[in-house]
Amino acid sequence: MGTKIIRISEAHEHVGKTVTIQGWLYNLRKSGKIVFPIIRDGSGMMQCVAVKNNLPETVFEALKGLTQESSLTVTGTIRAEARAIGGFELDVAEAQIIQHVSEEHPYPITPKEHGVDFLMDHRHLWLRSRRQHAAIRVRHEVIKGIRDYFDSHGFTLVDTPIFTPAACEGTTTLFEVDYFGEEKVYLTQSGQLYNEANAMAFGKVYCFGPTFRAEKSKTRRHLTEFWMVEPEMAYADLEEIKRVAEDLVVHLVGRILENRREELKELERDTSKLESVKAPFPRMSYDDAVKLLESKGSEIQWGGDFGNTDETLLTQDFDRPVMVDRYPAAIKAFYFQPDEQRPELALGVDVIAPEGYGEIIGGGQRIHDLALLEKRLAEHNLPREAFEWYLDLRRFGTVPHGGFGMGVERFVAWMCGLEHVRETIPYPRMLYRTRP
RNA sequence: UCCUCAGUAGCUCAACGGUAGAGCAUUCGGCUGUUAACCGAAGGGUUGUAGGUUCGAAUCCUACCUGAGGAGCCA
Repeated sequence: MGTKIIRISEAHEHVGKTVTIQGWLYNLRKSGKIVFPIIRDGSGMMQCVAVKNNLPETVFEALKGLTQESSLTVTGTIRAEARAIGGFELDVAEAQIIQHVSEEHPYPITPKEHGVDFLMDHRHLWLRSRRQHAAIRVRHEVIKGIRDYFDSHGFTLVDTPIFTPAACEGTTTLFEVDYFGEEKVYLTQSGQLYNEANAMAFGKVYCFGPTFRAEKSKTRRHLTEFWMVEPEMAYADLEEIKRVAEDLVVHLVGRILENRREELKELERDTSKLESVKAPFPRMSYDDAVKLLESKGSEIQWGGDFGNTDETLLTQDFDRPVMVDRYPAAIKAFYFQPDEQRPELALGVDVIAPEGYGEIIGGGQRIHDLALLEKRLAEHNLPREAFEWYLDLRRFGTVPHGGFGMGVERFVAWMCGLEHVRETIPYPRMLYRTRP
């Protein structure tokens, strides 16, 4: 060949040049003696033009008979062309078919509409589609943004284990794993307890990885395997935790708007809904949130947790996320630091995204007093032996500390304006779906 | 786990008690600027499974299976 191989995303640098692209046939339009193969290569789409009279008969016939998603390389000259997708077009001089998808078993995902069940069964192929491609790239940007944010704010990445011996917040929602028949271990539902140990070692840490919840939830916001980033900070109080959570969200939204405009356009996201996400976020106490909900006709009573409709009601008058803090301790995990003035309240905070995307961040200040933590473990009927190492953190230089967890998929769903989190992760694991 | 809805061609749907259809995909033919191209033709069905009601069931009833939406719980 000898011509330069480029990716389609670089086409603008090669106008007037003869180059080769390596990809797959996205779609093909024919008009007698001219065909328009649209090729995708993972970086973008390129409309090619093949004219019968300018090409060897075999090349033209091979292109003309090409089936969707057949793999091929095409060599030709790049030209600016307003009529083509992406603004550039390639005049085909040569083409090599790598694999011709058979007519007997054509590519199942056609350029028309398909149902959720069918698409989910073909997730491994669905990822080639434009919207899915865009969503996964936004996910990549969110993950990179999270890493960059913490890395540049003095946090150290300290990984926490995925096999864990005990529950973080009770065992009912844990996946149990047989560990050589010797003992039972569980798939982690949070790295938080380890994070607290790590924060006492490094000051500011975060862990980032998959977490698992065996909740039989069947909604648009739930996966059984999802990714969560959890920062934890020594010497941090609730106000500092809220400040970091807000700063992170603002940073990420700004970054998506800056770097992923094309993807948001592909997803038909109303970006004005994201432009307004700036600090400060409205803050309210649980008490005030309950009052607000009552005034809006919710059935909620003080002491109960918010349902999905409550979360939507809470945020509907705001153009940015809402922070709710000081929840009743009774509905929160055992490790929450109580409010000094009102010990029945936990120093926890949830960040609720607008447009019905729900809770994207949950966190708070942890108990740092040994005696109080021992008391809470007993009240929650948790096996003391399993938490001895955790109690050590209160025996050896305990300090006020806290952090939060942010669910990546809910965040990405919000950024993309997607109906369901299943499209924000390449291979979603849900209540009744573990394949492909 | 509970509630609601839906399973008809490879896909998306129509027919709603009386001969199972369309678009896309596939095959064949036409077209030198198409934008989910268009035009013509062809092939493609045990209507999710098992029972029941009826002269007659895709359609009505029962159970089961599969999927979707929601509740609770959560990020």
